[in-house]
Amino acid sequence: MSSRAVSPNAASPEREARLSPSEIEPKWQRAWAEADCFAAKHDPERPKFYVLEMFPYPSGRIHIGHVRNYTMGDVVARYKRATGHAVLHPMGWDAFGMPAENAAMASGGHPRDWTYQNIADMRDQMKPLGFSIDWSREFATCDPEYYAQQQRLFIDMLEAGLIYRKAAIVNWDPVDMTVLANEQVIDGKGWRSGAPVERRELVQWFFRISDFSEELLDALEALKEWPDKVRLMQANWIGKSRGIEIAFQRTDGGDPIVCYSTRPDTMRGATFIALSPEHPVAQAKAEADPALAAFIAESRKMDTTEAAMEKAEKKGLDIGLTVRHPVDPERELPVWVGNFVLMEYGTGAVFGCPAHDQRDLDFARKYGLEVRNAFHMPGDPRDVEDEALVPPKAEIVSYIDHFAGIGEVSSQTGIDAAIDWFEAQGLGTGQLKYRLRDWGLSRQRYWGCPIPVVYCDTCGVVPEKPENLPVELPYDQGNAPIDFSVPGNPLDRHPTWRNVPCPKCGGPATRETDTMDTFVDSSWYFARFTAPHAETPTDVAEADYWMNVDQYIGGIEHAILHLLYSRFFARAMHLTAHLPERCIEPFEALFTQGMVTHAIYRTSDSAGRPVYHAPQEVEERDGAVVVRETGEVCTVIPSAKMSKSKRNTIDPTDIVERFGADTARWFVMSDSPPERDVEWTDAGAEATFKFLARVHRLASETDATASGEAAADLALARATARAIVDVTEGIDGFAFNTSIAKLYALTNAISKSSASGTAKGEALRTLAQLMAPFTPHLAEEIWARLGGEGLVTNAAWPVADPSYLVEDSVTLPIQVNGKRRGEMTVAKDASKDAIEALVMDDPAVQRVLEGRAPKKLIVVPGRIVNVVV
RNA sequence: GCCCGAGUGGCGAAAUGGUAGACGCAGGGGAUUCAAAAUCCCCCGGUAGCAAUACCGUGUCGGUUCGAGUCCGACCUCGGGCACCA
Repeated sequence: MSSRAVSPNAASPEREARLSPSEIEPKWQRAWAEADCFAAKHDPERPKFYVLEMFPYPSGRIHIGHVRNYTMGDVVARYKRATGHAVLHPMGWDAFGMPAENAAMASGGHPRDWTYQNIADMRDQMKPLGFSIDWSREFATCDPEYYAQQQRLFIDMLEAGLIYRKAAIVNWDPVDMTVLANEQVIDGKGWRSGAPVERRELVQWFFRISDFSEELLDALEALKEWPDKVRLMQANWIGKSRGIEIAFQRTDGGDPIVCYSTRPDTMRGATFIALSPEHPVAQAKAEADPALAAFIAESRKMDTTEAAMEKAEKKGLDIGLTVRHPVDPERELPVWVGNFVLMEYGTGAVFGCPAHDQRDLDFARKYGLEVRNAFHMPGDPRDVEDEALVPPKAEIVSYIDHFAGIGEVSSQTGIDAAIDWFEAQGLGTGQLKYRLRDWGLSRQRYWGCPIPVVYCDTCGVVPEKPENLPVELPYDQGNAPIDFSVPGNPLDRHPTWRNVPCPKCGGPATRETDTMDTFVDSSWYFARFTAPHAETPTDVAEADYWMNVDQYIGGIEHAILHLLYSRFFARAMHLTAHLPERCIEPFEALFTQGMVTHAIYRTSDSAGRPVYHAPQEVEERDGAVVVRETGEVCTVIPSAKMSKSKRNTIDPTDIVERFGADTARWFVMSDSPPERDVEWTDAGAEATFKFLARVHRLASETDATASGEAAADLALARATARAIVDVTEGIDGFAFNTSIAKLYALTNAISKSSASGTAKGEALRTLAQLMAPFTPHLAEEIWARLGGEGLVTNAAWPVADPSYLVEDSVTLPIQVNGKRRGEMTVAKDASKDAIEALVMDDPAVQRVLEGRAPKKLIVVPGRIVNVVV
């Protein structure tokens, strides 16, 4: 809500003392540009620091969430520069992708024009915020110079065997008309379109990321400066499980059926085998069995959407085969096909153990299959009825005449013993399986990096020649701009673009018309920033100096996709000699920041549909929020994610115009810890502006010639030293909110102090330095007014004088039985005995003791005293 | 279903096992002003009390400890991730 507006930029009689962001911010931004403060300079003499925020998609407008994200990076970048580091802090644009094509389809323009216009607009919005970015390294992933290098990487990886082509059942987004990676399917729906995903068989290009499953999992352990949460999410996504492949002999003498199981300890309970409809044995049987063929066809049809699959009924059909139970060969188990068995995981065949798996139990009850316990709970010999018995793996269970000679043990022990036993008997092979699949990179879209291969009838699949790169996207189709008015891939429809000579034999050939998943673009941009104009994907020497990213900052929503792909890509780039080995984990430290939220104001129309109101359309009356025009009372939903449709977005440009960049930067960093969401409130922004104006006034009004008390000078010097330590600790630990609290405290200390003008000036210069990472423009202004040398941006970070950090005396709380009852001030090096004597003299203690001796006296020097009675 | 994480004033939050609520917002009172804005000063977890002070208080219940927001166990609520994965 915009209550009474503060008008910081209005002219006023006391102009000199007033803070006017619209004057000082552009002034200092020019000064930084003239001094070239932010160019990243390769300097072997200095430690380097690479700070990177996840680059934005050029949607058209920057968002207050971007401001928070980039301010965090900027605080780190400015702080590291001040502590003597050579800093790389670049910015670029993740510029390929669907929205540009959608916009083109909607408005008739071209995705390229739309994208570059958005980039220009967003850059214009971003620059007034005063981020210390090296703009000379800027690029967009849709620049042909960038994607030419990406195509080169593709060809090198193809030749290194890291990329291959196969027909696969893929996730098909019917709205975007393209394929999605598993990672891009959320709840059975496309991550961007939200449409239910269908399953189709297409020939696609894949990265062999699954070959790196173990490596990507193992290496997580060493990423000490990543949030545990992200490491755990990646570990779960990779999904390692230990199990065993066991061969079941067919009674008809055919090749054995191999099942994968993580629970071989339940083998006694196996009563049937279930095959995937796509399993070769089922397929072979179906040739002579029309009922089975019909069932398989039906299962595939039913499997059209992932969403439907989740709810689908478990169906099966006996295919008329039996196998011998591997441990008890007398028993013959029927073989079924089951629509719930996945061909892609394990061997596409499982043994059903109804007693210890709810899904198998449901299936067995439905089709009248046997249920047989492999174990009971100790002292409870009841057999399974309606509910499968699946105790936690650590819990002790009682195995029934177990083949591996196991009695009452935990099921984890049972599993391990069973795997060993099957291996020893030669009945099975221990296996490690991973959930992670290969990464399909083909997209049937125009606005992406073309896959640089050509299909030749004579030579087959041929990579494009390096000198022909980039394979550039066509801008025109014949004489007309390329056509986006119909869905599907315009590259497919282009009359000439796809027809090229074969790079090998020169004969007629056609180009691949699929383009790359945009996640490929963002999987190596961080490496490109180290040498953005190199003629090769990277300049290995530059990469070796600047990599790895020392601090990466971005949203938790990229915990799996982008971060896992990038980790794979860094390994692939090492294997193709584009990165040194020490760069295979490209992000040393990761920070996942929270969102900026804002209240939503909602009313309803006559039909009961929600109507949303922008913050400037509502006001507070008598404790309720009402629509200004109509007086209707709004429902207020606090702290909601910003969304255009809910009309609760905050435009950083408006904020910069009203309050200035420093206010926006300070506000988004104050109050909430950076990993948590912060709610934007106008009242908070106004309060921030008032505070900054107060600091400015304090600096303007300080009289350098004023005399003061020596004791006050000393106290102020101590407060300043303390602030240096605390603010620095906060920045180092990503606790910007506590750094800001300490800056408020120092400001209060200066303003209340009766110290001399010289001492206050000294304290204010230090305050300016400490504030500079957060509010760089104001910091420069104060620094200049108070005679600081050069730019505060180039000044070395202040160091606290250790003598000021040591106090002469300490105040100790006195507890009686753990409750605070008083305090005492003692010399900082007072002995335990001296403290004990003083405690006994304390009136509060004497009152409680009433002349008795305490049971116990606990003295923690410098900390606390506790009297136990 | 499985795996994580979080619960502290009216609000955002702080707190190496050692004075719970720093700092900020909102609120209340006062100064200044013809009046307001801006600014400055004071108060601000609850209950009782003029006060000194006492008791209660970090989701709930228990435990460890001289001492627990912090450590351990169980539970409740909210948030996130994964899920026909055999």
